[in-house]
Amino acid sequence: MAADRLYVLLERLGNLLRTEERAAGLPHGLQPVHLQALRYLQSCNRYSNTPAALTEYLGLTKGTVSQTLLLLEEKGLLRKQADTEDRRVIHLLLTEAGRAVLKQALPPELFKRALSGLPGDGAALDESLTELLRALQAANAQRSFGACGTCKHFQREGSGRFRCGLTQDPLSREDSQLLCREHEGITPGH
Amino acid sequence: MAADRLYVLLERLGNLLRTEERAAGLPHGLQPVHLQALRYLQSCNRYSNTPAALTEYLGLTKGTVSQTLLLLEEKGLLRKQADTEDRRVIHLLLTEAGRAVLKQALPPELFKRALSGLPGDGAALDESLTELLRALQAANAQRSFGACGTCKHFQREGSGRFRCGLTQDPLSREDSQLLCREHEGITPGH
DNA sequence: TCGATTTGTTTCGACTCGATACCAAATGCA
DNA sequence: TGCATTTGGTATCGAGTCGAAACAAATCGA
Repeated sequence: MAADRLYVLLERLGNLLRTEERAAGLPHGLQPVHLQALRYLQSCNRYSNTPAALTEYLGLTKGTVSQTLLLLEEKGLLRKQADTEDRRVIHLLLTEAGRAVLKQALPPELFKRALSGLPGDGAALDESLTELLRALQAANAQRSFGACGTCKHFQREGSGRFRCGLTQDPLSREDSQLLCREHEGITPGH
Repeated sequence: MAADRLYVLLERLGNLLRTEERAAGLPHGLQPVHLQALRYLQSCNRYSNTPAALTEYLGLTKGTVSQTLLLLEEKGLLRKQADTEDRRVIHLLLTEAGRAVLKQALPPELFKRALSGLPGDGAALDESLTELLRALQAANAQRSFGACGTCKHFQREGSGRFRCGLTQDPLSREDSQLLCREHEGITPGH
């Protein structure tokens, strides 16, 4: 059956990437999950840089993520900032050192080269995988963590000016490209 | 850049599958890596069901794999059989219980359903991922672990009769579909 | 025959991860 | 307002993964 083949393929690719991530993080004393956390924090928006959001993104328990963050903070790769509105909430901000580690470590050079051999630079692959991920997340009742600009709450207000229909906050063009934990895809045919 | 997007996609899919595997293995007290080992042993040929081959397949160290096998043996999911030729070598054979666990656990139902939403049942996806995996394995100097029948040592000898050009062993039609650690893809254009 | 290589095991320590309990702040509800 | 519930985050514990290193045994090769 095709499902079996695809499952094994994705699993093996996942393992390979993990192995490479392990190697990439080793010189900094970081595990794969640490690099993933850093990368998420680099590309998420200001509503989504909290331990709770990261927990959902990684699909781990909050206790586990709390430990991860402790380590990253000790290494000086991120700092915590209390929220001014909700005093339970903490925002996670990458330091310069954190950004530097990411820049150096990801994505691995090998991966880029392997990709260049694919037809169309992997555009079709991108599309299929995106769809597959979307379906799996929906089946698991998981959030999609898509880019702000592709959300159903995203509103255009003229040239280069946007707004989030959920929070009513104005959004810049840069904002619109960041990942959001409240992201909901636009349901086609509606 | 497209490489970044694809990298993140594959990583997230990998994480999702791991999470599902974790859940699937939980009732049996198995970790993701245990299920992966069982699945490999189910689909590899008689040259490749050894600890060393499994170690290469999983990309772990032999010490780690040895621990994994100890656990699987204790649970009665596989048994070890000494090789008659080389007394250092041990063959790993799934028990009925091992096969039963696999049948029940993989691939997850959710995955199959998500897949059914893809155009062409994911045939194009399959092709792209296969190529990507091949490129990555080549870049990492890793073995491909492809199906025997797609190997450059595979020889046809008439209707339903085959032979391995490396070992000179005769091969059945079933053999030709199993994964082999000596597998080498046919280089196109030669 | 003797060293080098290969196959597999054992042991150790660092680390992940889930489970559980816990605390504080916010929210819902009467 | 008052109190239970929910939410966000932390701390602690134990099971288990994983790599590194040391080790034993069989095989290979000069």
